[in-house]
Amino acid sequence: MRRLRRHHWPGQFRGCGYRMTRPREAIMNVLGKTKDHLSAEDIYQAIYKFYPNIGLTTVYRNLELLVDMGLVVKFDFGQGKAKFELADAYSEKGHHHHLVCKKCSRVIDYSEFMKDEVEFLKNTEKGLSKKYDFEITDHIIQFYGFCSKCRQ
Amino acid sequence: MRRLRRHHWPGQFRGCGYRMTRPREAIMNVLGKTKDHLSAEDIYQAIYKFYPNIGLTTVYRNLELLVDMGLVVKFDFGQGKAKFELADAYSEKGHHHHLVCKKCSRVIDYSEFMKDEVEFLKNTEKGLSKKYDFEITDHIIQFYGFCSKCRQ
DNA sequence: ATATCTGCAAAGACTTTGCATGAGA
DNA sequence: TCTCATGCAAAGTCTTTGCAGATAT
Repeated sequence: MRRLRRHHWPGQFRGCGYRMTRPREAIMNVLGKTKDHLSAEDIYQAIYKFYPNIGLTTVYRNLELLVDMGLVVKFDFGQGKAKFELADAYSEKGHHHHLVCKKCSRVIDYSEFMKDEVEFLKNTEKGLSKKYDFEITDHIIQFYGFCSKCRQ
Repeated sequence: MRRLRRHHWPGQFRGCGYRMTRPREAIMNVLGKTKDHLSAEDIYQAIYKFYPNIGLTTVYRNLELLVDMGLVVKFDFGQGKAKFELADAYSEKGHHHHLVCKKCSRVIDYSEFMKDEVEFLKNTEKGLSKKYDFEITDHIIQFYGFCSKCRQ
């Protein structure tokens, strides 16, 4: 397993005219340290432990900003609330997708079997962008089903 | 282009111990007649025109039931509200995926380029279900980007 | 210095729940 | 007839907005 050099994010802010603030740093750090898929509330709770002045509103506002900046990715796993992860380039996880259990809502990350995916995406994106004159920037691939525990 | 014989849904209800009611029929008909991706409110509005007694609650409750029964599929395109479509087997559209414009939120259906997809899915699903002991029942593939109008 | 950012409170949007009435089979 | 289904009203969740005070550069 190769150790990847992940991108450094603090510089991204100044370059865009944004400021580096404690809430922003805290959000990035919380997302960088977890393996889970956190909701805005989860992130708020985690920050609250070491920075009780944090406001949930600030978390929401900055998550939106971070998603726009491409540092963070927003997911919907059908649970009625958005979940967030660091973008591939800033995460230890690297490129991966999700397996979502329809019963217990557990989300499993996987990063295997990417060779077929790369091939599929290359051809499909090329065909689609040409046929529909659509500039594809990213994609979501999610599998749904039942995890081992929920099938017993 | 081959004309597919789509499944017939009215029988599905009685078989499951559910009743065929006017709201349920109306929802299926509205979804069957549109090419768009409708929200619960959209469906409510459409039914309201010919059946003003309809309640939004009833639409929500039945959409949930129809999704559980597999007649309808629920999507999230990042607009803060769920969108619904007839399941492949009950729809004129057949199997397809979505291209979502991040600017205007337009959703384009496509059903081309499925050969690569089938190959990719076959291999990936097999590998994943074995490695993670996970029973895959369905998947979502969505491409995001910018449509022709929004790039001008 | 000053434009950006924050936190609180309030509002907004979508969806779910409780309950008495109504309607399929 | 006898459950199941409906519609209204109210409540619940997640998320966004307004604004005065605080903060980064």
